[in-house]
Amino acid sequence: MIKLSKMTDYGVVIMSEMARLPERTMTAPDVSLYTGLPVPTAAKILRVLAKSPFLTSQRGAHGGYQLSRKPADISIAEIIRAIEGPVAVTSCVDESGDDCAVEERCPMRGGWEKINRALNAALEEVTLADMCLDTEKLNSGQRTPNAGVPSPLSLSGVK
Amino acid sequence: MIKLSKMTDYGVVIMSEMARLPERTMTAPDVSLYTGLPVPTAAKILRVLAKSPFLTSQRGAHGGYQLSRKPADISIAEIIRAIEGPVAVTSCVDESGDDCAVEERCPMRGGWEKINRALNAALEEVTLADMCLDTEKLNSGQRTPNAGVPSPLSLSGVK
DNA sequence: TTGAAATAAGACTGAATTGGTACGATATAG
DNA sequence: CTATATCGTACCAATTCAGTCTTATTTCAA
Repeated sequence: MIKLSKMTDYGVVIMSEMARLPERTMTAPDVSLYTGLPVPTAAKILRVLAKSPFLTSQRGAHGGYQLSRKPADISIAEIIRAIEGPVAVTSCVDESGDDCAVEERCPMRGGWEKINRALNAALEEVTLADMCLDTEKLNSGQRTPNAGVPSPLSLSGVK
Repeated sequence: MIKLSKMTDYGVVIMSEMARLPERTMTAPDVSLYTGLPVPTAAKILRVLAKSPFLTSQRGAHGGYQLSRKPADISIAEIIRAIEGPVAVTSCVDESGDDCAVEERCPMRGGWEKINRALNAALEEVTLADMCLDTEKLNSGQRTPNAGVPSPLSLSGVK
C-alpha cells in the first residue's frame, strides 16, 4: 500500500476544512475544533503549511491562519509538496539524486519518470474546491460563518 | 516525498533483471549476483513475488524462479501490488476501509479516487519491457544467455 | 509602556514500521 | 539417500513518524 503519511493526510483535511470558510482567519484551536485533531498537532501542521504561498499566518493577538487564494486555485499537489516535499515514486527520481549508483544512465529512469508525470498531473488537477464539492451538497449550503459547529470528523481513516 | 518501500524498489529491479533473460530459471544466489542484493534479501523478495501469476517457482535441486509471461505483458502495477498490496494514496481508499469515520459519505473520497485512478493507470501502462528497453540499448544487444556477467548495480538510489 | 494573546521554531520521546537475517521444514533430482 | 533449492516463520536492529513540550517572538489593546 502506497500511502502518504498521516501528517500529509491531516494537512489535506485541514486545508479542506479551511476552504469551507475561505475568508475566515482561523487559529490553531479553531482548526482543532473543526477537525478533531489535537491542538499541538494542528498547530504543527499549520506552521508547516504556512510556509507555502497559499496559506498566510498572522502573529499576535487576533492572529491566525488564512487562505491567500481561492480554493479552486489550490491544488492537492501543492499541499502534499508543502508537507512531504517533491512528489516522486522511487527515491531514484528525487532532485537530490546523488544516491543512485548509476545516475543518469539508470535503465529504469524512463519508466519511472513516465509514472511520476502521470501522478503529478493527477494531483495537480484536483483542487481544494473539488475536495469540498460534495461537502457543500451534503450540508445543502447555508453554512453561517462563525457558526462554531464542528463538522463530523472528516479525517481519512487511520490505518 | 511519496516513495515506495525499498522492498518494492528491489522487487522491480529483480524483475527487470530477470526480464533480460526471460527463459532462464534463476536461483536466489543468481539474482543476488546480478543485482548486488544480499542473498537472504533477494530470496525473501522472490518468495513474495512468486505468489503472483507472473513468476513461478520450482523447488528442489535445480529449482529456482522463472517468468511465466513475456516482459511486455507484465506491468509495473502488478509487481508493486505483489509486494505492497493494492496501490492507493491515502489509507481512506483501501479495500478494508472500515477505519474511516465517515465511510461512504467522506467528502474527499471523490477527489482521492480520481487521483488513484490516474496513478494506477500510469503504473498499469508501463511494463517490464519498457523498463529494460534502454538497458538493451546500452549493452547494444548480443547478451549471450548464461553469460554470468553481473550487470552494474542497477538499484534505485537509497535515501 | 506594559501585559496578554497568539504564532514560530525546534528539541525530545515513545511507538510503529521497515529492512535485513537466521533457522527449521519441505520438496526435488540424481 | 543426499545435495540443493524454495518455503515459512520468527526475530532483531535501525530508522522513521506521530505527537508533545518548551522557549522565543510578534502583535494588539488597555
